[in-house]
Amino acid sequence: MGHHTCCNKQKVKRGLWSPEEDEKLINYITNYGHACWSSVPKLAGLQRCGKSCRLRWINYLRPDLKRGSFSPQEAALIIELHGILGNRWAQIVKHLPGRTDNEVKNFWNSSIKKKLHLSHRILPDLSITFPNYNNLITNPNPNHSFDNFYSFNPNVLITNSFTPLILDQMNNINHNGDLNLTNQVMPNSLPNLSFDSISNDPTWFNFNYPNHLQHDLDYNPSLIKQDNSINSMLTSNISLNCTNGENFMDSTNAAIKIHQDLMMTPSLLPKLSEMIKENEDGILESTPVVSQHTDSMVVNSTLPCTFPTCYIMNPHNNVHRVVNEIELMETLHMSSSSSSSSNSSSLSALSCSQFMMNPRTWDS
DNA sequence: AAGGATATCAACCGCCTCACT
DNA sequence: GAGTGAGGCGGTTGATATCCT
Repeated sequence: MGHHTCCNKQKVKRGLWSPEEDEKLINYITNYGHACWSSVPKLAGLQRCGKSCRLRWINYLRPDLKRGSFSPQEAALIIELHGILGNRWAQIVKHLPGRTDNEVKNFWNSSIKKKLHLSHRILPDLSITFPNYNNLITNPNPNHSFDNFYSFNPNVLITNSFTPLILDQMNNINHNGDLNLTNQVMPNSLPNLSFDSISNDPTWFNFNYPNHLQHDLDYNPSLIKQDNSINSMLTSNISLNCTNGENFMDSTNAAIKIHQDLMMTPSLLPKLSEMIKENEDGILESTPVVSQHTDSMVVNSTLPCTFPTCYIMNPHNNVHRVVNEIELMETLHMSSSSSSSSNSSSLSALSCSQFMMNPRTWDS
């Protein structure tokens, strides 16, 4: 045990910084910068070691720090980046402007880690395999079915932030051409979408959050709105109402039912293109979706007005990226016309949360 | 209300890398 | 090439705040 060399030469103060010390450090750095941290304490009139000054400035006094608690979007990003980078906080924090590595590390250790641990106990196996992924991409075969492509864990939902990850993981393709993904790259903080087996109605799905998120969201639709993964599916208002006037919210399992119309299944793409229109400001807007199952409840929602990056699979099973709304609209129109000329499910937009792996959700 | 448990987070420690001599 | 010091990083600690019984 020993102190850093710079601290041995002088009598240095330890522990929490006083407001006076902060002021001295701010004044000095503002006026003179910090070319050499070891000389800062002496020049600034502080009885601290250079390392302590540096740490205080970087983690607390820097003017460009964001402060405040992490947003759900930031949390999701941290989880995702941690899945790729591990505990390399300095690398992770480069993607989080205004945050410090110490802050992210603390947040991870005090909050996310425990929650993910809990979630792992609930969802122990999120490892998935895309069968013949490589063959499908490199040797497109019209006979390949969507079912073949997505015949894995039906409770896994590809999210907007996750989809690029899959494409980045191409080197995980094994000698059989299968793409293997493990828990490491699975953002298991995100909700699972599953077929509603209770009502046996294929047009409804349960939106199940891992327990730790159920706790955070407190079953509150306005909070849910802030969640990045749902934001990408429903950027605007979510209101869930029963016809009897009560909010439809299953408090026991926090399952929120969201209508299938919000999923981009092949047969729904033409419908989507009809629903999305440009307003006078040139912004894409959608008309409210009203459930056809009005016997029990009405779901009013708004489809995304600004689309995240989409991944489009064409009739030859090639996947390509749609980077802007114009391309997406063109694609939707293509889909609309091809769908009217043939009744096959020729095109699917793999857009984030909209994409559902359960083969049962795909129209035959 | 009290006190124990748990969560949070600022700060420190030790190690590593790199530049300089 | 070896020694040294500074900066940077990740792990850990400990004081304080908050929660829970």
